[in-house]
Amino acid sequence: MITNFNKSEFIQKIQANCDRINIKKFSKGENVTTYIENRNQLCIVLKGEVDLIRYDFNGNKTIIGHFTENDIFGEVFYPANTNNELFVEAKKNSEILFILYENVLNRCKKTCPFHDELYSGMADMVLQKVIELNTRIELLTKRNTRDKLLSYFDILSSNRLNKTITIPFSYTDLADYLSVDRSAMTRELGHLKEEGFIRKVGNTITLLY
Amino acid sequence: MITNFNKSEFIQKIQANCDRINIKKFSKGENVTTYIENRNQLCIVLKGEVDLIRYDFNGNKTIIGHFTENDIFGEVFYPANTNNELFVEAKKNSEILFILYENVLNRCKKTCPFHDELYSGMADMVLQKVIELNTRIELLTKRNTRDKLLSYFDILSSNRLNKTITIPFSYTDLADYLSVDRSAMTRELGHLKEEGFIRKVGNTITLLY
DNA sequence: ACCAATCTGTTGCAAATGCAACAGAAAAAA
DNA sequence: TTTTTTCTGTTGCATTTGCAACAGATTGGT
Repeated sequence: MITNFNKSEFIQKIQANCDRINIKKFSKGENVTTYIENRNQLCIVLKGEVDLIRYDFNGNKTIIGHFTENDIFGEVFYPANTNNELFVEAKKNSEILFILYENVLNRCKKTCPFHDELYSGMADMVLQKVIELNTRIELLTKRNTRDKLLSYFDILSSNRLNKTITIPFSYTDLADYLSVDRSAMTRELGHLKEEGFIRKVGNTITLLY
Repeated sequence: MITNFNKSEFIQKIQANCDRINIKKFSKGENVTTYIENRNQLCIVLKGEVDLIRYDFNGNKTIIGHFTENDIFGEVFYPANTNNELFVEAKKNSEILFILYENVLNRCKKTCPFHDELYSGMADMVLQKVIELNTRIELLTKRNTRDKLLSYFDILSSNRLNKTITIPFSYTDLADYLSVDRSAMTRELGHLKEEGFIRKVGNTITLLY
């Protein structure tokens, strides 16, 4: 990040200082989308995990985004005219903070002392989101399943500063996230193992290179 | 967009009101990257077209982004640790505006009357960038070449409100943009033509559905 | 503890894609 | 204008991927 912005600290401050927010709880498997009244809402995951999902006309599922604690998402980030319906599904029991984008743009009370901080913190979060999205684009532009897997492992590994990583998905979902066929992906994981690139135990992968 | 934000108007205002900006001209084919002194710079295309390009270790080229008039780009938007080198190349004679992200965050003079507008305009531009990136992600998550082409055409078509579109790329570059093999893409374009989905004359495509 | 649902690994086969190579068209440079 | 370079369309072939189906493992619910 550009600034030494502390996301989780900022999110706590919002909860303490802003009275325009709304917090809702969702059970595992619940569809979050139906509770989003307004496109112009920013949503922040306080606890749990949610996936942003698209089903195309063939019934293919794609995990457009996977959000965990302190991640931000929302329809604000998507073109209004999209012909695909997007769903947000809680993968675990989750707690989501909602705030209208208008409330970030416009000061609620003339005197609200927190507003400047809210505004610039949100700007930082959106910039961080841009970086995430570009990372995802780098992943998706990889030409084949092998390169997607290796890039994905690299990203996780460099985030956690560890050659051994735990995949935060089921393999079924990982395939949907990388936008490849699950069986083909399993096959490719097998090849990577045989060729000595990785060690694989359950959903724990160790990079051997 | 959320607000009725006018991007080109805003960009003109920056040029008229902010003295912290820097404008440079680039000739077709020139590498813009080498002129970017600072990662923390926002770059806006005033005139012309530039591509953001990655070459992987196999020499495969990917067009990560294609930017035209009023588009914003910059290394600020990319993770600092990326092991791929990114290049920005002018595809036409171009004019680029540079502004340090610090100058957006921090008021230059205590009294600068333009600063609030600069800040909120930039926030709008970054939000718009998020939408663009999500659109691109939707494209890249399509499972096969046909769906990528059709989605790409759809996006162009709905942007221009016209069933007939002109591709702003050479076909070679379009393949790099969609992250597919060029010859396979040409083949697929042929099928789409045969099957009556599109009409194709040069780089003009008409959607027939 | 049981049953149901989901996930995982696997395989054969069909289809799609990538790769390499080439010739003519088009565009850029000289 | 001529020459050189890049772009486009095409094809054969090897490889990768997707699809369908299945059995065993794992997980979740009751």
